[in-house]
Amino acid sequence: MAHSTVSDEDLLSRSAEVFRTYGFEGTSLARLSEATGLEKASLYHRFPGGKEQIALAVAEGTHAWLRLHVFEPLKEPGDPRKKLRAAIEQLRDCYADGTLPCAFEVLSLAGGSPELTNALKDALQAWIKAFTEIAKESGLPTAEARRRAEQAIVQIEGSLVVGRVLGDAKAFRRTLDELPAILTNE
Amino acid sequence: MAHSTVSDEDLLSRSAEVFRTYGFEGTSLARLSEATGLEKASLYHRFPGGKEQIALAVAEGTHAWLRLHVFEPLKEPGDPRKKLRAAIEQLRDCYADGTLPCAFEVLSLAGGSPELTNALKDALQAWIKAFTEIAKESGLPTAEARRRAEQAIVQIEGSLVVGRVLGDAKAFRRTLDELPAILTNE
DNA sequence: TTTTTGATACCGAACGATCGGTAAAGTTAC
DNA sequence: GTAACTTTACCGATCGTTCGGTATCAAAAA
Repeated sequence: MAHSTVSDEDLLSRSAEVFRTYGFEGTSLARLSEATGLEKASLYHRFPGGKEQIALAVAEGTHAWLRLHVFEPLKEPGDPRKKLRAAIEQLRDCYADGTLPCAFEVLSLAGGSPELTNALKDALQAWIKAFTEIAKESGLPTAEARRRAEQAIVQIEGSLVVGRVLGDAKAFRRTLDELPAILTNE
Repeated sequence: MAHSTVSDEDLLSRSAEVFRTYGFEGTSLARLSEATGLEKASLYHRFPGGKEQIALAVAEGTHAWLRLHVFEPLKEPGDPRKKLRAAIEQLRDCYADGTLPCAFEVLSLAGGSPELTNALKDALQAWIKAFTEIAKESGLPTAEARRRAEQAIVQIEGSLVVGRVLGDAKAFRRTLDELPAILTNE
């Protein structure tokens, strides 16, 4: 392997930040080039499919990140409430304490390929499933657990939007504070 | 090519649909031209400030629509629960039963002018205020009413995002169903 | 009533800039 | 040398925007 200026992980995480900040249509190869330090043509060497492939990789990378830092830890043996508290801190980081939009949101606006749409849907469904499982583990019946899981994610996404418009991450922080009550038996 | 004319209201509502569907960056003058029936140059006659001015007009138009169909009716004398039910049906229409993104969401992504950002913030604050007042009217203390108002809007925005990703408006419909319980004393 | 006129609204064509994308040459590591 | 990788240079298309000119219509002038 010869001379790779920037690692795959860095390349992907920096691209993700650009996409999440400017949206799919607002993300230009020039911006990606600036953010990653790679020339446009170099991006095409890494991602022959161009912008669409980068967006898809960002979506899959987001899924992988969630799997590693949220889904899997929630599955490990241990106190559900304790695991949930750890997962919440991971989410706080992921969204930069409510200041960075969600990839699911910005990449799901019209303009993306069907592949991208599917990747986002898969990842979000996996998220719902992970939250459903932890809610069941803490004693809630299946149907109710599922309802609460969706409710939790709805509230995360919504508070990110509201917080962005109001220029105040208070709503997001409150949502994170309420997550344990939503996902475990109150 | 024959002359084409369109009323200010139509012009604005069609532009709003384009912006809400494709986002600020994804909305091109070509798309606006196609959606409104006016040539690009004609759009500049109506909006000398170009795309930014159209987006600002869409934001202010959204605020005006909400004021007329939601905020003001909620202020009129009458049973709070009844007024709320009517407002909910207006919101269902506004979001095309959960299939059309929210203008606050798509216009608040990076790229808009400070003026636009302010207009969105003002409109959302007015929405929160209107929901707070109706919650107070139905017997909730001020602080709790405000909390519930924000919660209601967070849930609307979040369910729109989740529904868009999952390709299923179920979450949005459920949110509307839950709104009375959120905004009035359960 | 008919004609003239001026303001308003609209359009076709073009601007420079930037878009996503490509080909080929140059550089680095093995 | 060769393969992996990056870069310079470039492409056609589209971006937001501008401008000269045309259509429309109401009011004034005939």
